[in-house]
This record gives sequence, structure tokens and C-alpha cells, in this order.
Amino acid sequence: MALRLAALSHPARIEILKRLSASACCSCREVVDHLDLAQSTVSQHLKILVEAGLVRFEADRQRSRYAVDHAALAGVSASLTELVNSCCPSFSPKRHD
Amino acid sequence: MALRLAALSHPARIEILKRLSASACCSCREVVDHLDLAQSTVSQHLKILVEAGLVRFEADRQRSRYAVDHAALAGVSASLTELVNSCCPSFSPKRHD
DNA sequence: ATCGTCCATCGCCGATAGACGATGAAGGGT
DNA sequence: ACCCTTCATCGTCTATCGGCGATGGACGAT
Repeated sequence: MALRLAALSHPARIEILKRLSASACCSCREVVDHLDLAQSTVSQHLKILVEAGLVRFEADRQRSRYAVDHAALAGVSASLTELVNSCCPSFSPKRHD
Repeated sequence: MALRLAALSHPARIEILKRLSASACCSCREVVDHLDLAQSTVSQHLKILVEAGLVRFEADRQRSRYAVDHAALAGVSASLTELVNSCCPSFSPKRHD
């Protein structure tokens, strides 16, 4: 769990996640254009996200495709929620359904 | 948000959070006894958690008191949930109530 | 006043993260 | 064949993390 959270604990990677989900095009280049970071840096962040299991990677020829693993991301969220609940079961945070 | 998640992205700090919430006694010493880490290290982790706003600190004489800020913790969880939702609004993770 | 306890802080260190440029591999276009 | 684009990887640099022991301050007890 700490590993997943560590992957999320960087502003650039959160931006990358948003970008990945916002656009149908999920190439590394796409992210680089929007993020004002060097291509190597973005590639590195993507690698971290993939290794954390939060992003899936498909090598479509040389056009690499990255996609958010929604289930995994939701899983992290659920884990965190579980931690919150285990820490303070009597505390009921408002949930917006 | 990344800051909060960074504070959570360390196994020791997660353990500390659990310990803080499990016990009514929230002294630094208490945590040290249960965590097999040096006192200075625990104090450092506590400081990080406090700076992240996840733990509240009350200097009760020399007996320092640490307590989980349930609302803040729930807030992080909510933020993450929000991120998940914004990333994939059509995706409905199973919630176990 | 002196000791012991609890705690925060400092200094130090090895390891890791995060950024970059350079390089090379893989393909597409001409 | 040649070039251009895309991308991953490598090497390097700096900054930060994470751990520890040591130190010193604050306080209670004797």
C-alpha cells in the first residue's frame, strides 16, 4: 500500500494520471507536450506508475500506449478508505454518492 | 495533495497512524515501544505527519500527545476518491459498506 | 541540587528520488 | 537508403529521505 501511495505522492505523476485519463491518446509524447518536463523525465514517471500497477502499458509498435488502470487506482483509494475506517471506526466522513 | 500522500507513503508512518488510533495513549514513547525504531526516528516521522496535517500535536508538559486528525485523514481519502472519479467517472468501484 | 525520563533537534551517513542531456533502438515516410 | 519521430535507457548531478547516536531542554521525583 505504501508503495502505491508513494507512486501517487508526486505532483507530476498526479498530473500525468489526469492527462492519461483526459485524453484518448496516451502516448508518452502527449504527456510531454502538456507537462513541461523533459521526455526522459516523463518516461521515468510513467515507468514508476507502471511498476506500481496504476498504469497499464501496451507497446503498440513504437507508439507506446499508456492507460490508467482504473481498477488499481480505485483499489488504492479503497485501501486508504479502509485505513481511515480502521483508524477511526466511529468517525463517519461524509461520502458523496 | 501530493504532500499528504507523501506523508502516508511510508510503512512506518502508516504503522504509527494505526498505533496512534489504537491506543488512547499517544506519547512518542508509546509508539517507540511498539515500532522497533529509534526514538529520534519516530519523532521525525511524527513531525512529518504533523507537518502534513494528518496528526495533531499537543504539548502536555513534557508528555507530548499525538492524535490522529480524523477529519484530515478522511480528507485525504476523499481527495483520492475524487481523483479516481475525475480520472474515470464512468468507472464505479465496488464499495463495501 | 541532582538524577532520570521524555522528547525534539542536530549532525552525520548511505541510499534513493528526481531532473536532465545524450544515446541508441525501432519504425514510418520519402 | 536516408531522415525524422518516438521512446526507453544510461550516466550524472543535486537534493531529499530515512536511519541512527548524541546532545540539550523541560520536567518530576528524590
